[in-house]
Amino acid sequence: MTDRLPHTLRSDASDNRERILDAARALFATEGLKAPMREIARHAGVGPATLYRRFPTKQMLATEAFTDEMRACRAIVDEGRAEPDPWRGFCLVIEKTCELHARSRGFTEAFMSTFPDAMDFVAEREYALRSIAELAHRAKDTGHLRPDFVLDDLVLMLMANRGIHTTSKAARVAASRRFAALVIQAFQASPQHSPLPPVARLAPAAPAAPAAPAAPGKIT
Amino acid sequence: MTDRLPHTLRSDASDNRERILDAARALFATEGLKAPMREIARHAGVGPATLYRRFPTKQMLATEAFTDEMRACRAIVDEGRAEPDPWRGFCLVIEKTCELHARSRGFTEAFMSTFPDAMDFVAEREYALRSIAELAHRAKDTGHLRPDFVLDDLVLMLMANRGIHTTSKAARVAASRRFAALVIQAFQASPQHSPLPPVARLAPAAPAAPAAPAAPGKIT
DNA sequence: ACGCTAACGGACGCCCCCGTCCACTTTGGC
DNA sequence: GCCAAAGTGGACGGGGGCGTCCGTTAGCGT
Repeated sequence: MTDRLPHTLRSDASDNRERILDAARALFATEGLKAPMREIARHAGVGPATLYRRFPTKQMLATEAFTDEMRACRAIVDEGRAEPDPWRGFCLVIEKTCELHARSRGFTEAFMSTFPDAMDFVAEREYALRSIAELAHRAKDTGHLRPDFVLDDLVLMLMANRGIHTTSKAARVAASRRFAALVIQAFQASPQHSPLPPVARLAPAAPAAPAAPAAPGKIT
Repeated sequence: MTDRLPHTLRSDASDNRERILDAARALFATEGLKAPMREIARHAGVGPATLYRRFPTKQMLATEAFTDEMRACRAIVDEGRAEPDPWRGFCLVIEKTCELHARSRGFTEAFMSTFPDAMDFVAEREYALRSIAELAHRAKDTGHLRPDFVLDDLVLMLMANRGIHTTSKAARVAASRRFAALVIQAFQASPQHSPLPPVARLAPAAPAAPAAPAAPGKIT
């Protein structure tokens, strides 16, 4: 007797499913969550209907696509909490989180945005925030984290980090790294300067070079 | 003899022009530069054709609409340079600039975005950046600004500041204020803590309160 | 080898935004 | 008051994304 409930996907189906997820990850990372469903389907080499049957809504697709990042996020905070020195753990969390978010524009949007319906991210984010709150409390006790630090400061930092856009992903990661270092400088109670990561070349050059002629730069 | 060149607008025309600019300022501030032209026209109580004849492209509209902000921006850096204490001037520039950008989402986009064609913002931004570079140089000489500060750090800060979104404009300004204070903490060479501005209520509350039921929170 | 059925993708209708054209209305000099 | 020209707004065609339907293909159990 065959399984009446097709909980197991057909071979081509699961194959397509994987390619869809790969395409979604790639496009979400570069274009953000606003990447058109059609584009994802095209990039995966499937028709729109296939995409929509597998993932009826963009939320579901994003949830599945960002499972890895979600796991990495949880791993980061757990690792930070496990660190013997709370302040060191706190810094690690900030650095790694910034880098993680810098690597995928879409993940940041999904992580920050509050989806009341069915998105698992909310619970995950709350867990992360609560964990960091506890870590921050311990870090304050050691006197390394400034006493007036508030958990919202970390949310502020995440929101700020998402504003960092550059041309290439590498540049964005580098910029985020330096940003994280600056933020840590701002958060520590007894301020002793540690060297900052190198600056990445940002989009608008400082001197009056009239920018690259490549980008048409439409305003839309 | 009447003026053959209608360099002077008819009364109703200039009236509409003002209303269009007001509407554009309001919508650009809340919705950002992506606000539909139709919406601006509707909000101004005119037809689309009127809007398009007065401002053939969104760039021209934005340029005109943000003249005040642009002037304010220049005033801020000039004021900062005039300050006797360079570090104090530097801090003033950061604080005021963050607040200015927090007040209008659209202005930030226009200011940061690099429009090769016809946008006056580029020159204005370059002037501001060069001025701040000089100010930063002096602030370094006094020993208040950390020596490894780079002008790109300021661009980084501006990009980060634009990532701060909240529900209300007041909350955004407050959040930006605190952010600016943190950034200044990170930038100063001999770190002595000054009290931070109060935290504003950010969008996602720290405890597990399941958010306001108001926003449907669509992902698109 | 066969056939049942899950799975596929092209095609459709919908809506929103864009930029332009044109017939009607208003202004302001005489 | 008159009337030419400046000004106006509704309407139009184009383009793109969205979510769904349906005739066809191909996996897989027998």
